[in-house]
Order: sequence, then structure tokens, then C-alpha cells
Amino acid sequence: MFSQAEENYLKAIYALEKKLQKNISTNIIANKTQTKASSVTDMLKKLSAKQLVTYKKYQGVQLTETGKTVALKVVRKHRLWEYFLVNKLNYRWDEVHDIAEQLEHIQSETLIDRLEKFLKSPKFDPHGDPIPDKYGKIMQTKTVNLLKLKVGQKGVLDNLKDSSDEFLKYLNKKNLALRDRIKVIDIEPFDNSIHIETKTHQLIISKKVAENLNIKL
Amino acid sequence: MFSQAEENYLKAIYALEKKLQKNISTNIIANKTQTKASSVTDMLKKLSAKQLVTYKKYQGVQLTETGKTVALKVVRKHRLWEYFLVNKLNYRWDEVHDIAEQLEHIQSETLIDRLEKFLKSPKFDPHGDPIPDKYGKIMQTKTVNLLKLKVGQKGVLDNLKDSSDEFLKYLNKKNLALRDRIKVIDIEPFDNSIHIETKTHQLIISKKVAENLNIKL
DNA sequence: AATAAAATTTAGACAAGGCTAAAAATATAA
DNA sequence: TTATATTTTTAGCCTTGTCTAAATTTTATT
Repeated sequence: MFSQAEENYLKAIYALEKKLQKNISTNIIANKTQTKASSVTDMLKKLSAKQLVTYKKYQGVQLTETGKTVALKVVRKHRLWEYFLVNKLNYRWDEVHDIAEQLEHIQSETLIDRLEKFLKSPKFDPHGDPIPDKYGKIMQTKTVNLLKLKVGQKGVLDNLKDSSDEFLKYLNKKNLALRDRIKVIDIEPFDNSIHIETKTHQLIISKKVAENLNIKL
Repeated sequence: MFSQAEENYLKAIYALEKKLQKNISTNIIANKTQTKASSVTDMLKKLSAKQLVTYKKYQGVQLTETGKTVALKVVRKHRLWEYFLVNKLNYRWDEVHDIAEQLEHIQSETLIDRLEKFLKSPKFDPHGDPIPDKYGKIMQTKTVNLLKLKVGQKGVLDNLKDSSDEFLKYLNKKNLALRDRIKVIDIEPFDNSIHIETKTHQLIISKKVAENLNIKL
């Protein structure tokens, strides 16, 4: 139905819309997809012709309803495959991204629904991100950024803003995992670093790390 | 490492070499891959430049050792994914080909070995074809074509020469499955049709069907 | 052995998706 | 409000893998 390239652009635009909540510019897409702005312009024209995005020259794009549906299907596939890789093939959460990037483009009417059933309909992927259902419905858990917590407050590490391999490896090293219960012990006003405690240990994390950790209270 | 197109050509050539036991002609490849002879010629030049085939103009091709290794890796991936689809996702054996054609091109050093482990190292795919090991070693069960059996002889349906969806659907309809014990009741000299008996029923199959059934004695 | 037929290769074109360099539009700053 | 900087688009080119039509080579037939 859609090419891998088209699917990748739609997925990128979806993610950017979610983060930035406004029209998405050519340059930002180019940066996200690791291509050049001119290539993005070309593709935006194609996606626009197919009614997947609303595009006006120099004004950036927005997904149409159809475009959003396509993007959510790709996201669904990506996250279900990630779940499979981690929970069935025993990959670590920092190893699965590149493989899932490929698997998400397998075309089959039935495959992903059968996979979902096989996996017992998981609701979240290994990074805590919600898995859209077959109709594209996606639930967002209400979480709060770790930076918002006050000294003494407790919560559970629910999901990550940044799921890059580097960040995941950092969390591995520091022995922090999803579902860990976290308590804020102290906040250093000078650099906004946070002293936290888990069941097993205590550590100090930088502001930059903290802003990528979302907590369920 | 290699493009999907390249992998598909190598796989096709491998299958044809196996069947025909001689140099493989441009036209035969074109027919197998559903492309035009001129496209095949182009690709043979590329594969030859990469030392994956031995190619002399107008003389057809042969896989080199490297080419064969690549082809066997693709075959391994295809068959393991088919096993997964049938035994984990409950697909029927006539539904899995197109999906496996896509999955076989997923690039990952580790994925297929982990999948194999997860599946408990199956030795045969859902059509009875042997699954190469990670070094490309492939074992061939010694089987004999059903046409070779004499009246009264018994054996087990082991694998199929033709695994097209149409043929698989035919077998479904006639309630014939791999591992079925088969006895030859009668052979009709006029049209070479064969009257056979399984545990559950009897039926008459045409010569064309019989020549696609391989029997382990 | 000459000629016809079939198979194969070459030449030139196209679509997808990418790139660079230059032009045009928009945004920023003096 | 111009001038400058930044962003975006356009124009033209490249690669991969495909095609058609024409040319060439091989095979088959008389």
C-alpha cells in the first residue's frame, strides 16, 4: 500500500506533531529522518498528493486523519515487534530498535493482529510507550516529568521521553528500569540534579537525565 | 549487505540449480522471478561483479560458493519464519509464503539465531523442507517420489516438490498432510493415477499430483 | 550448411528516493 | 524598513531495479 519511505516519513511526522504540537517544518523532518531538506520537500509533495498530509509551501505539514491512521499502524507494528523481541527472543531494550524499524514495514493484513494475540495483547512496549490497538486507538498514561516532583515525593518510572540506545544503556548502567519505584531524596538547586532512591540503591541524576524520565504518581 | 532484489535472485538461482542440476539460463530465471530477461541480464552482471555468480554471456550462470552461502542464509530465514508463522501464530501452511518472502530479508546478525533458539531449532519447515543451520549446512532426507512406489508399498508423506498455495490448498481439501502414512492400493496404467489409503480415508490422485509428493519409506 | 526461430544482450527510458547547488521565500536584526 | 541570515523549494543529477524495442548470438530445422 505505502512504501517504506512513505511510512517512515509519516511516522516521523506523527512523532514530531506529538512532541511539538504544531505544524512540522521541512528542516525538522530532515533532521529526524537523517535526510536533506530537499528530499523532504519532494516527499511532502507526494504525501500531500495522496492526501496523507496537509502541505502548503513554506508552511510545514500536518498529518491528515488518514495520514495519522497510517502512522499509528506503523507505530503499532513497531511496538508489538519490540515487545516480541524483548519478551520472546530475550533481547535487551536497547538492542531492538533497528530490527523493529525493519519489521514494522512487513505488509500483511493479518500478521500483526495474530502477533498481538500471540503476545497476549500487551498494552505497552519495552520502553513504556503505549501500543495502539488495531483501530489506531492509543491510550496515554498520565505521567509527570521527574523534574516536577518535590523532595519526598514518590512514584513509579513509567516511560521515557528519549528512547535512544545511548540513554537506555545509561539506564542499564545505573540500574534503573521501568516500573521501578522512585523517591526523590534531594534536589540540588545549583544544577537541578536530583538525588533519588529506588528499592535497591540511591543515585544522583542530572537534570538532562531527569527530564527524560516520566513518573506515574 | 545485499539488497532484497539481489537476495531474491540468488535464492531463485539456488532453487533452480537444485532442481535442474546445470547452468541456469536467463529466461528460466526471468520466469521464476516474474521479471523480464533483460532485467535478469542486468542483475547477473551485478552479481557477477560481486563474485556471487559465475556468468559468461549467453552461457547462463552458476552460484559461486559465496553466492550459495548467501542463498542458503535466505532460505534458512524463509523457512524459520514459516515455521514461526505456522507453529506460533497458527497460520495454515498455504498462507505463509508471501509473509515469509518479506521476513526473509530482515537484516540482523543475531535475529535469526535467536528465532531459531526460540523455536527450539526445528529441522524442517511446514512443507517438510529442511532448514539450513547457521553455517549453511542443509540435510536432505532421502525420499522417493510417490510415482516410484509399487502397489502394496507403504511410506510416510515427507515433503513436497511443489509448495505453491494452490497445491497446498488441494492437499488441504483432500485431507492429506505431511507425516501421513500412505499405502498404495492400486495404480491405473491408463493415466498413471494412483489409488492410495491413509489412516482415515482412501482417495485417487492424478499423476500430476503424485509426482509432487515425496515419500519416506 | 544455410536459414529460421528462439534466447540473450544492449540501448535507452522510467519511477522511486536520494543528493548538491542555486534560487526564492520567510524570518531576523540593525 | 532595509539588509542579512535562515529556511525552503527548484532544478538537475545519481543509483537501483525495472521495462520495451532493437540488435546480436545461439540453437534448431530444413
